[in-house]
Amino acid sequence: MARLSHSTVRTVRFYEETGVLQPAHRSEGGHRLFPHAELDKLVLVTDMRAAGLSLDEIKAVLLLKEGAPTGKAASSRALSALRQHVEDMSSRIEALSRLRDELAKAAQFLEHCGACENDAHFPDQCGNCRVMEDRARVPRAVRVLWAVDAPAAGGEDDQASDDDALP
Amino acid sequence: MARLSHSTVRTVRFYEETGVLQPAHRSEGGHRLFPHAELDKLVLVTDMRAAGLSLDEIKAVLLLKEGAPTGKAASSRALSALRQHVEDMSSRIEALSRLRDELAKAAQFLEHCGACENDAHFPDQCGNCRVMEDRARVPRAVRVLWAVDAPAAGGEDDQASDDDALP
DNA sequence: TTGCTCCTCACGTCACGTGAGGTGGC
DNA sequence: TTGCTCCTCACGTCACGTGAGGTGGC
Repeated sequence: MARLSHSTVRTVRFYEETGVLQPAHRSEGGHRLFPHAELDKLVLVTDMRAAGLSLDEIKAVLLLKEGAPTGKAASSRALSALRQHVEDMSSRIEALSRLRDELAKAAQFLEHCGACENDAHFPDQCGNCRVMEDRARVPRAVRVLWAVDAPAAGGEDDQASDDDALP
Repeated sequence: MARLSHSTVRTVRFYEETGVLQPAHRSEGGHRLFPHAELDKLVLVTDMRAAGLSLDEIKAVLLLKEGAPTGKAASSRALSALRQHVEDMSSRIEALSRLRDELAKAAQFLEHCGACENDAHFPDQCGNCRVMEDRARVPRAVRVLWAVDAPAAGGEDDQASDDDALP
């Protein structure tokens, strides 16, 4: 079960304890034996966990058919719940894509630094480099990773401009 | 800080404790005050957490510039690390998209059940419905959620066909 | 008989959440 | 002065991971 679902033995046991998987039958020696259908379920659960759903949400999905009086009622409940999850996942995909693109742009931007010979500026004065000149074109990730907005510590009136502000 | 980053006060404090954010200056009354640059960092960290990176991975990203002897060296290290993350995130996006599509197909498939009048089959015999006849066309999620492969419990030789198999 | 895998406690970990009881600052 | 927000412990939670010590099954 564990291998076939790309999860771990501990996870399988945990899912059985918490009721995600049906309590397995046991062999003479105490080994758990699961029906084939439970493997399909386990793989689906593993995928949903990887997608960021909590076990409670997943349990709710697995119980969508339960408790409804008719097939009609069950399917309509399941349908709207599934569509809600599809929407949520689409937002997550969008957010992930935005971050990925930002990191890709950051990497691309840092190519400018591949030819850097400006070792006087390097550790602390990168913010004063001509590469970082046009602040609006520096990706956020580069501003953060390269500490471009860190106090420059080079002027004369430095003391006064050290503006903490956010509680 | 918390509001502007869509995180919580507890999270901000936790990130300061664990060194993700610089130890803040304190006001007279003990309130934390952060430089503006830390907000950019916090937002980036929040986004990366939401993307599934661990705090250790995130700390590593934040320290990519550190410890390198020259700007050249730092940028090349940062570049390859960032590109690795971009690749990882692309795989995660693909996996998420696959699951989303599967759930969307499952919802679409369950529309067939919106007109179900077969209340004799409903709770336990959906697997015998003509809708589920062509087993290969039933999406995995529907097989699992509708318990289509569950023991039919209707034949005569049921006892023997209850084949547990997976340890 | 040797190896690998499974078993059951039971404590650890990661990233915060959640009160309890008290203070700051507009 | 009233409200809202911040503070520090300190314990709780979620989804498992990780030994310790022992057994099953090919």
